[in-house]
Amino acid sequence: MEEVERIKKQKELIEQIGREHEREGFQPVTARILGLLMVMDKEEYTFEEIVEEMQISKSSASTALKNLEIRGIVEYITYPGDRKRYFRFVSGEIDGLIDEMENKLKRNLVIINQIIELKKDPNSRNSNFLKTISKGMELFIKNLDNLKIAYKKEQ
Amino acid sequence: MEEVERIKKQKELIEQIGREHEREGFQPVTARILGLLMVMDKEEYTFEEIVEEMQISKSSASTALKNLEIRGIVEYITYPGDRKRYFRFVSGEIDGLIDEMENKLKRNLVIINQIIELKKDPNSRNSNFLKTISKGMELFIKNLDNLKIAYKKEQ
DNA sequence: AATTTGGTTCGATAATTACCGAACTAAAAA
DNA sequence: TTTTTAGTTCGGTAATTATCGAACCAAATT
Repeated sequence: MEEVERIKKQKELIEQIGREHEREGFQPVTARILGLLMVMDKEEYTFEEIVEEMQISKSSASTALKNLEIRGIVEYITYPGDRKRYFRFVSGEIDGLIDEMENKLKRNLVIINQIIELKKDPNSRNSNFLKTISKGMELFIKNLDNLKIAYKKEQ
Repeated sequence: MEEVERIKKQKELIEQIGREHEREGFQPVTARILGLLMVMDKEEYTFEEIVEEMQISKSSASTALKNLEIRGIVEYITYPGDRKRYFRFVSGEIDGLIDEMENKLKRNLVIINQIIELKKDPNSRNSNFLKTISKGMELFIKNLDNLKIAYKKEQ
């Protein structure tokens, strides 16, 4: 693939990642900055470079990056004798991703169990269905730990 | 628990489910209707009852219910000699939930593989990290099928 | 000590989205 | 055949959210 073509496709991917992450509750600019830091060959961008590249205001960049940092998705490093922050995509352990999924599942499980507890008729249609869902989710969550171990072996 | 207290808690849960589902891209009204159909003891609501209960316009109810239906989360049934639609929470197979998760994972996997393919340096920091993520996700997706089988046994 | 660099914070505005009301429709009932 | 019921569709408005610009700050440089 030609260089120009490749870079064009990378930009398209940024947009796609952007849309995907908007659906997870990120704001447009934030989602696209994340895409930038994931797909481009340059993997460390300064604040100014991000502002420049994305054509956004400093304030937007500031809040977006703060959000990404708080969520543990992006981090910055500094180099001695250089006051700039170099932002990059956090490449932590895969465990982190599983934990995230596990937490979300657990949150939902709590809600489902609450619904069940508050039902007047414990054998109503929804009660019964929610009970099987609840059991299923518990089983699932247990298996996530096994998966973590399986990953480690694989590597 | 007293009846009044119980119902109060159910209403709170509707709100909570509402917020949780807004983060999945549902609009507020839609998310709360879903909550209503999940938590209340009355598990079949007519269009009019939903309008009444949620204090919303008929048009909002109409679009919200259509959305929930299209997504396969809510369905309606009719009774002979009664023109009204009775809406209720779909209580399908648990497989559906797993499939949903699987599809989302697969979509993300495609994107990640595209990022990797478009990298100039296949051994850059992000390239390497994304490769391990990609492998991990593949393993995960494979395991989902085993989980489906495990559920069936459990029951 | 004044200026520049590398940002942050906050109020205002632009853009988007959610929701409503009015007009409409198809089927059933009167 | 008219009216009522059970909704749907669509254009406009209200509410929300995203982004911006201006003012600001702390540390480094001149």
